[in-house]
Amino acid sequence: MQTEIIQTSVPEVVIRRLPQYLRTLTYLHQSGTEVVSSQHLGQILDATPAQIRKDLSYFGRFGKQGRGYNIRHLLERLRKILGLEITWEVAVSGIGRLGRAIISYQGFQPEGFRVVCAFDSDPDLVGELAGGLVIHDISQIKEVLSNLSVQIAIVAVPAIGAQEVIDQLVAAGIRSILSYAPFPAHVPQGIHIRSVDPVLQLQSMTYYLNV
Amino acid sequence: MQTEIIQTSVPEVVIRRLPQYLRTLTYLHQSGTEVVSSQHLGQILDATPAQIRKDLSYFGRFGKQGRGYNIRHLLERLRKILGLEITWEVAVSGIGRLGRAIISYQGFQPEGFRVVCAFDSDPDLVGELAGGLVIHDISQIKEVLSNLSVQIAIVAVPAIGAQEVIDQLVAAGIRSILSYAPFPAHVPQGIHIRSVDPVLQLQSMTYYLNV
DNA sequence: GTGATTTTGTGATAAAAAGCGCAAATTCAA
DNA sequence: TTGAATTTGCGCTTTTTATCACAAAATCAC
Repeated sequence: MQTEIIQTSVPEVVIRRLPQYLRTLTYLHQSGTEVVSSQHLGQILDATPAQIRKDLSYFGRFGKQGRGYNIRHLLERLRKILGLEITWEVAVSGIGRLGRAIISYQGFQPEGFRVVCAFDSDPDLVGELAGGLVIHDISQIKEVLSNLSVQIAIVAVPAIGAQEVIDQLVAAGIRSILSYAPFPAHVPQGIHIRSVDPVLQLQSMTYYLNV
Repeated sequence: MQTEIIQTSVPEVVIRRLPQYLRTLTYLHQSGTEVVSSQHLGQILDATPAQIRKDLSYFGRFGKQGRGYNIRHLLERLRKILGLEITWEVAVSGIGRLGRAIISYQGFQPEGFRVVCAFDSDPDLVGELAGGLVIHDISQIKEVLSNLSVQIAIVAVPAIGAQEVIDQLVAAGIRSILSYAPFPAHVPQGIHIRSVDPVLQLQSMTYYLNV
């Protein structure tokens, strides 16, 4: 009989919750709290204490019985786990209204992301400035990125051209994509993509208003 | 022995997928396709055919064996199920950079949502115009909404004041909230809330870049 | 018309995720 | 110091979600 190889990777749902824990812990830390229990964290995040404990236990034993979690220590560990000890450089593709808003948004920097280059396919925009960045032609992406260490891209182009842009990004070495385009993109195995889609969110709530 | 009352409501995960089906069907319809199989739909949406069939089967038998789903018909049914036969009126609270972008965004209207009023707490903004709408004081929300049939609100205020704004919205009769504020909001039982949070999305992807 | 092919809808099964409950460790109050 | 109260980590159970697999219906090729 062959030895069974158990490849226990951490479930993706768990990974998706970690940034929420990180944010709440950051807030607690800023407000001077030093220790927090899974119970308290659960109240803030509307989750059961058991879920929080189990999620964290995938990565180690960070708590202390009868006390809870040391916030400073847990913050450190979570940042390390999530790869947020460094600042990630990000490319933005699609420099329309939305793309410009993303470049100018001040909320990415403090959370570990810095927009360092901009792309568009409109020849009228190429060469112009947007939020202090020169807009490059999307067809030049490979050349432009080859000098940089950018692994993350934000896509803010209309649905119609989005798949092509995503293909170009992936071909240029991008490994994670945040898409604002309202369509279901395809990426090769191993490339990660998430989308920001307020319309879908709204449309899933009207179901409950419907009664 | 008491008869067991089985309250089989449709799982929320299913409801959240319906708008994606709707969008893809709309796209197929526009490109002239009349019929689609669960297999084909699954390829586009990166889902298994079985999942799509089971999801739809919660609401009826819309398909035809050997053929698939009539797109026009299924679109009609899904719009009805999701409550998207009417246009929903929406309030936007927080008229900063983001709030203005939301008011001006042309992507809500065609999907069933129209922004009809704007609120802020900054006295300097109250009375001004934003995207053609007069900005009202958030403290006046109850009075302003009492003349309208607004059940949905979009929150675009900073995290710090967001919970208070949400409480006011709920008190004024809002039943569904789309929050852009980066913090975990609390709402009473029966009120629905979803959030748009690009930072959390990015932070959950860096985990996979980390290796 | 006939046999091969396609595709649905669904009961049954499997897989994944959430939650329970408790021993063990720690803290706290007096 | 002692006993009550907290709180973790985790094995086990329950619940939820996803997938399989197949009869039945419809279509298609010729």
